[in-house]
Amino acid sequence: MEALQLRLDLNKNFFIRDPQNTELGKRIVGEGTLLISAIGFENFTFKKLSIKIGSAEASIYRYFENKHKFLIYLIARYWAWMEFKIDYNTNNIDGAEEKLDAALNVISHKAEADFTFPEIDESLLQKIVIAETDKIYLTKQVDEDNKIGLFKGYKSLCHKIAAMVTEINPDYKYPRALASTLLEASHQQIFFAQHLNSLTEVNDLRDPFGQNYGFLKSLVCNAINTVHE
Amino acid sequence: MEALQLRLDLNKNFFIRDPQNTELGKRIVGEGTLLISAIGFENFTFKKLSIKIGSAEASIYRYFENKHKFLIYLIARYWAWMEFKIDYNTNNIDGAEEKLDAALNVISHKAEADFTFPEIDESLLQKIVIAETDKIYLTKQVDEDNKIGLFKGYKSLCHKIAAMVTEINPDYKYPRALASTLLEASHQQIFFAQHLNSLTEVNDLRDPFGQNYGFLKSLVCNAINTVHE
DNA sequence: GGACGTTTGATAGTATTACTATTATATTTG
DNA sequence: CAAATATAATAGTAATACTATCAAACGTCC
Repeated sequence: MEALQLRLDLNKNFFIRDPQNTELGKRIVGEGTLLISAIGFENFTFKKLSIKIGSAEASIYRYFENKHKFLIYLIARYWAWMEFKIDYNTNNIDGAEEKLDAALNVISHKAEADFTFPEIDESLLQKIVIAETDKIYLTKQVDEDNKIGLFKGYKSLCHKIAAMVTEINPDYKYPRALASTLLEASHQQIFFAQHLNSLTEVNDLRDPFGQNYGFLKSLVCNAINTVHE
Repeated sequence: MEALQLRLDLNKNFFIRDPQNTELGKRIVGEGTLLISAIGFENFTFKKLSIKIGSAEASIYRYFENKHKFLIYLIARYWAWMEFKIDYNTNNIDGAEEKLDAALNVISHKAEADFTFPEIDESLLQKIVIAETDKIYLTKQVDEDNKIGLFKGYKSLCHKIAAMVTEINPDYKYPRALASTLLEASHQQIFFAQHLNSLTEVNDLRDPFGQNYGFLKSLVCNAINTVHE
């Protein structure tokens, strides 16, 4: 996948002005990703970011309504990227089992910066997702944010995986619950490995992403009763 | 389980002064639970709580260092309560499968206030857990908080469930990862049912807790009843 | 080259939050 | 009753999450 760029046409509700259209916008997104991954979302402020990029706080507010929407925006790009990679990697695959396996590989693997988004370091984006994704919906405004379509990308990805599950076993009763559990576990287990390691066998020092894949793979395969490997 | 009270001896690191020892302390905890479950943790402040209980903001600060530790404290009580209920319900059970099933029932069921903690409405505590648990560790201070033992209760519960899994199938490779995934899914699926319902088959209008149990049960049973590498 | 609209930078200001400090008044205990 | 302790009341601070204003810079259309 080289020099392949993805232009995301996100819903207007994510931002005030589309940051992909201007230099300043791209710097906000690129440096914002760096800053959040470095200091964490709670400590991140538009003021700090404006200093980092040598601009003004008010300028950032002309792109994003607030820092919560900014986080939702970044994470939406991550999940869109995941879905794009799954499509790309399953394009020429016929078997449903192999497709699901490819999808599992994509969501559980370490993300390497591949310039799909030229202004963003995708590996930092994954760091943000591991530590912060759940914060985008664990708020009092979930329902509002959901209504205006801010979680569409995540749902779409979840439905895609659920559809693969159903294709393999049409009788399985909980394809979406399984898919959302897999997606959540894919970052949770990595976080646990890094910070609360007694909650998982996934070990941060020994190929955590590979083990994560192993765990998720076994969960899915057994859940839907297919023969494994 | 009537009139059975549980006195929790929590690590001193949770608080400055043990709220279980004084009237004011109990009101802080009881009304704090109510307030957080009503307005959400982000909108919750010690100032608002002090007004609600007719006390002073500074008085609350004499019990809890900050609102983050307060949340950790409340949720620690919830998981301690869960573990207590599991012990209570598995006390006279011999079979490992039945024990695990009892544990699954406890963690996936709707919590009813049972006065185990006289000052807290446990059903509100569960509401808080569903919406806020992940916030207690998704912070930059996880490692510090972990070091001083603030997540011991959650780990202990996770290990208890993992031990049951291992008892049933000593060859299963990921007992802890499975247990933490189950614990996380137990509140996540309820949250999805309530706010992002396309992410799960669990339906908030049709016995969500029962369906949640069904999903988790099928996950576990399939995961551990199949031996494989 | 001048007029026009848009984007940005610089500065200022506000309400709220997350605390800390101080002192006076209750309340408990010895 | 005296001494110790807990609480209430008040004030204050630094940081945050914004909003508002205005002037400078820039592109572009004639």
